[in-house]
Amino acid sequence: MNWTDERVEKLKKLWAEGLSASQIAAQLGGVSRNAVIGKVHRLSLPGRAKAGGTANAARTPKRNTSAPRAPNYASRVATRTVTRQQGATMLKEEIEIETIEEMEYVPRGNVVVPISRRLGLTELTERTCKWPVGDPLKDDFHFCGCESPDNSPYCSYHQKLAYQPVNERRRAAARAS
DNA sequence: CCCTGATTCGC
DNA sequence: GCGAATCAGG
Repeated sequence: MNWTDERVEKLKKLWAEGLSASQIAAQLGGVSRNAVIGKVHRLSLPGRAKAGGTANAARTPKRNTSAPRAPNYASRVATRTVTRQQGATMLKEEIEIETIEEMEYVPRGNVVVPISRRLGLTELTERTCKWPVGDPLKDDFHFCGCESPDNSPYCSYHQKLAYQPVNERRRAAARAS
């Protein structure tokens, strides 16, 4: 791939937005993160203040996704800030654990539904769940992105859905073969 | 181990 | 000029 004017501009733009080199490389396509970094240097673009994970432009406004939880008898009110990092995407979620009385329901099969990380196609890695979410034709389409064990393409939750008919309610499935 | 950017140096 | 290899760090 050449560094066409378009690609260089995109590079500048994304770099200015604070995206990591690997993410920029992913979006540009056809180049490695090293290539991006090298190019950044050659362009004499302002580098990041300090190397390392100190380069994040707050990608998460305030999306509080309430995922169904297993019955919890602890009726305390606690606020826990969970931060986890994958790629350059820093997930900072403030999870409020309140008295769960109305949430007596449990997902079918007693399975914890993962919180979608809303990853784009380019952000997927070898160990992120590649379960598609939404309409691929719409722009809000994304992937689960949760952590998937080993080399599995899906996380533990979607792994189970992969081969199970939605109609398992009446156990009409799991009969063939 | 995952990731980050920085630098070097053969091409 | 390019970018893989390498380094240094979180």
